Amino acid sequence: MKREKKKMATLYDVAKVAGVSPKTVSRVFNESHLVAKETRSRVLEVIQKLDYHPNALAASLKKRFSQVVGFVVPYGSDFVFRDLNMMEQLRGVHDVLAEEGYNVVVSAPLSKKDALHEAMRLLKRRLVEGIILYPSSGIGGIISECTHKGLPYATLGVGFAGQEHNFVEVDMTESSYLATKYFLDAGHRYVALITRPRGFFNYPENDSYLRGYEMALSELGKEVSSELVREGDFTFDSGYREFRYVKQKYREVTAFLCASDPMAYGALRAMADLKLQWIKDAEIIAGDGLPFTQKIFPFLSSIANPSYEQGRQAGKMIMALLEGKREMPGVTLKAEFVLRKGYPARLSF
Amino acid sequence: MKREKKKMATLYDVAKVAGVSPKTVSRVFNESHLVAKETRSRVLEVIQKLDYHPNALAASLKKRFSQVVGFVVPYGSDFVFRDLNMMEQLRGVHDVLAEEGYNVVVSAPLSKKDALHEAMRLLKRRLVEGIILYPSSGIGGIISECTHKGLPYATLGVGFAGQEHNFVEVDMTESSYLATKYFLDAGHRYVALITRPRGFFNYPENDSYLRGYEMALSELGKEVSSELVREGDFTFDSGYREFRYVKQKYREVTAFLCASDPMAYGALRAMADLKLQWIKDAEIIAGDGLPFTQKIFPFLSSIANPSYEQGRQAGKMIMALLEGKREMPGVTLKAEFVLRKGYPARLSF
DNA sequence: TTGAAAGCGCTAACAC
DNA sequence: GTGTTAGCGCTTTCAA
Repeated sequence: MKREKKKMATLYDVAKVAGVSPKTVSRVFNESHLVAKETRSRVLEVIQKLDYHPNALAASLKKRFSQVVGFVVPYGSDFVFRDLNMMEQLRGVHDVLAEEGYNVVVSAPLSKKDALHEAMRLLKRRLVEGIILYPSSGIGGIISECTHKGLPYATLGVGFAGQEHNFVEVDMTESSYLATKYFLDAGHRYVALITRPRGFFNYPENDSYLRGYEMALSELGKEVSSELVREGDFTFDSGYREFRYVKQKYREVTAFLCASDPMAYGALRAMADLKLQWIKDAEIIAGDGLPFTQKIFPFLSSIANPSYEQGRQAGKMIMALLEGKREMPGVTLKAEFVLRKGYPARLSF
Repeated sequence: MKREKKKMATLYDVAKVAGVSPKTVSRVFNESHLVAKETRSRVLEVIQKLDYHPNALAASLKKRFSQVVGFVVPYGSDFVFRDLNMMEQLRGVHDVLAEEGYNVVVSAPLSKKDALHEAMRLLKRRLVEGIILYPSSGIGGIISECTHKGLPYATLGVGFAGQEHNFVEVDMTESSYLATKYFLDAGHRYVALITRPRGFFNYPENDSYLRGYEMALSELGKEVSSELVREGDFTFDSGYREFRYVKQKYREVTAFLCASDPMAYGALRAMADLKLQWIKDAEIIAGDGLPFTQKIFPFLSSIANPSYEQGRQAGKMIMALLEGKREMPGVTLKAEFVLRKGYPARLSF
């Protein structure tokens, strides 16, 4: 703060030079239509000449409203910025808000515990007007505090059992069902599911990957074995670990439904390490269908996660809340099962 | 803005209840050591009771300093948020700034032309105190304006020919040299380079991939063929396109150095489509060495780009500038050539 | 160690 | 259509 600044022109400077009142200058920026054409063009000229730009801080202070929204994610930044799925969500949020002149502050707390404090810090210190949250354990506390105090928030997923508003979730039930059914129809006798951690959103019952998986199995009178429902954490390494565990213990399991792309690639890597053969020994379906992974080998069928759209919807939701709505009905998007048969050309070694 | 807010406690509320002056409360937050212990603890109690949080907007307005930094990237958000390399940079910036209590506003203009305006808008409207810029065409204008007006900025790379300060760049010369030399030593007679667009930073001469490549070739008395130096744009598709062009025209070219990971995967994909065989028909070195791509097959040797560290350095640089330094000497990091021989286990089809 | 007064740059409310 | 006044919530003098 020791940096000395060139004084920038203020409203008053412009007003003085243009020979009008400060309020008139303010109007030129905010309610241009209430100003006479001539006056306006004269003011605009001076604005140009003095290189005047309104001070957003001062305006926000007075208006008691800043056009800034926070995007707060839990876990360390290494988790977030490396997760293309989250980045797609952020991109959706960013695009919608940018279109309306809002700005986005991105914050990934340094430690997981800080996530909650961080969100409230941003809000209460008025650094942001509302927040978009990625659900994680402890989010229930934030949500109830926000609700209680009337602070605008929206969650990218259902934050806790019983949350009825302000969420944008993606339902994988149907696509997960179709994926499992595809496996079974293709002749696989056992299908494993590598899904998210059970307590992930503090909401164990709401795993739609699991729900669709169970539906497909029970439809065919098959039992759901707890040994074949594995908990990963969306990362490559957890996919590797869980695939290996299942495949080494149960050779006969030949189909793996993974709840994220990185987990699918971890499973593929485990396959290679175990010297297994693609399709014959194991077939894998990926859980995100991200733009990049859709392009590389092997071409995986996937449960395509509409994360960009999810972000956009969350952006729209927070804006509606900022503009006066007390609460918004939850939105549920559907993931789509994308079958990629044939694994067209592939690299030979 | 129609949303009515619960009034939050202000400094005055706290002062009144605690029976001290507003300034004393302010001191408790900012210069705690100048307040008598008893006074402080009494004030802290009231702060707790009233759930008081200082209004950052008001403080910034008065202090003429906000702890917010902008991260501005050119091109659409689809380019940025999907580029893991840029995300690593952002992550580095975020981490350093978060550690010091700064916040980061991320902005990817909706259209490429807006990038420059966007950066200046954030700065001049005092939404951010300084900006970190990703170089792109037109950046020269921003930089000279910032320099002229004393606005703090740092660039992730050299912004234009002659920029002597405030940049954090990565030099690939040595690693690119080593990569090319590896190819030649391994018996490849012709090496192609798929590099960034020539005018990318408005700075055609400063392509360090190219420089290293040329060094290795000329050391062995080989000529640099303009047909084998291709311009990509870092994307998968451009890698695909340029590989295909070269390989179809010049069968004898069997080594490809790509300036980004996505381009390398695009090239791999082209290999598959052309039914070529890995190593025998073509070997590829990737240009980023991102955490994710390092894990998938085939294991590619790479020119490992220290993008996270680059982001951290840029974060430190902008903070130094905010704290009073007029300009900072440019920083040059070195990429490292990582040889991944043997391509250990791999997936069989 | 503490306090009073002034004002950061803007806009809301109300005049005219 | 335009101007005046007051004040958003804080911190910076400067004084006590």
